[in-house]
Amino acid sequence: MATDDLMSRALAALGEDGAPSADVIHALADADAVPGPLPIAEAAAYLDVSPHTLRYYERAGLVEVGRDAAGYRLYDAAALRRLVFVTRMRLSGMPMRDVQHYIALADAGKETEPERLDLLLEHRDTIRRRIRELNLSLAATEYKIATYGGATGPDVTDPDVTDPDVQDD
Amino acid sequence: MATDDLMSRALAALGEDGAPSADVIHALADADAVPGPLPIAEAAAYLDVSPHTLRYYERAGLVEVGRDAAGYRLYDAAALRRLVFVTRMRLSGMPMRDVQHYIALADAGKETEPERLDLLLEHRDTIRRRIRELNLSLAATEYKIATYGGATGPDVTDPDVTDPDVQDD
DNA sequence: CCTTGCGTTCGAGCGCGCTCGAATCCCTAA
DNA sequence: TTAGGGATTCGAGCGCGCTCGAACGCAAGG
Repeated sequence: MATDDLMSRALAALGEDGAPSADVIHALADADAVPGPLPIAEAAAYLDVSPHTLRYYERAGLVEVGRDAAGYRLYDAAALRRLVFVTRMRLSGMPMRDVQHYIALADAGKETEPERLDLLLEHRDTIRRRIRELNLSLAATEYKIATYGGATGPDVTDPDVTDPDVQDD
Repeated sequence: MATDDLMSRALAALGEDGAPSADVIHALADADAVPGPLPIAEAAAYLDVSPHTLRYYERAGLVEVGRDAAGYRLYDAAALRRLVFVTRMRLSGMPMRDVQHYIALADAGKETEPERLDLLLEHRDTIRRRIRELNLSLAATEYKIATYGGATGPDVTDPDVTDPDVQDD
């Protein structure tokens, strides 16, 4: 997805260790300084997705977009704010239907706030679980790398054992 | 045994966040103490995938599986070890084609070890990048949660602002 | 013998999230 | 005036990773 680039740029502003600074968080979360009405190409560039994807999101009911006299889409600040939120949620792995659900709640009015908060809390837990899973995968992969090189392998001194998982011959 | 080291490092990487999912624990299943020849249902249970998936992996060239007199699949220790590796790589997000590539290299012989190691190193970097991405998404999500509840929100004291990303009305 | 239940092969189908193509329309610059 | 580039709608197609269904085979129990 094109949004990988977005994340890469965000990560570039990040330290080595992966602990996000307050600035970066705020930049990711800040929805105030959004540009004025943009045509689709510029909105797509701003959001780092394709125009196709923007139309798709609109068809999916995630955002309403106004038109100019010629029928061309014009993304105003509200639409852009919403799409910032949508792309961020998508980027963090929230499925389309959950984003749709959230948006439907938001459109339904203020009284759905508690339910929306629940969705966010669930999503947060999902992200945390995924991070833990990836940490396990990382540990397993690093272990395997260590046993390969042998240089920093923990206790791999048996020359016969080259790859216990995937035998060569 | 080597696996103790794997587990301790995996657990160390886990930190505060609590119990890992059963899936992931299974992904770390010991590759040394693999059971004897198993029919497909038991192999599937052992690996925590469906028999369908095991047949699919075989069709995809990821593993060769022997048969009994009746033509039924029998997963021996070598096949199971390989499938433990395969499922672990899949679980950690490695695409099928990369797993296929790795397996093809392993089948090609010992001289492909450096290239396999490269693949693992790339994969490790991919996992690390994904963890960083998820940490960013987590931070953004927690920020949004905080601004929702208002309890621990950093500088959100304006009562008019309920959701800057997704307006209610 | 017949049912039950698990196995086999093969190809088709699905859910997801885009991504693309065709036909048409609008605006601008030469 | 005409060519171009980019916009529109609509539905279809794609890449991934399974997942399933049809039609059939084998083995054991009642």
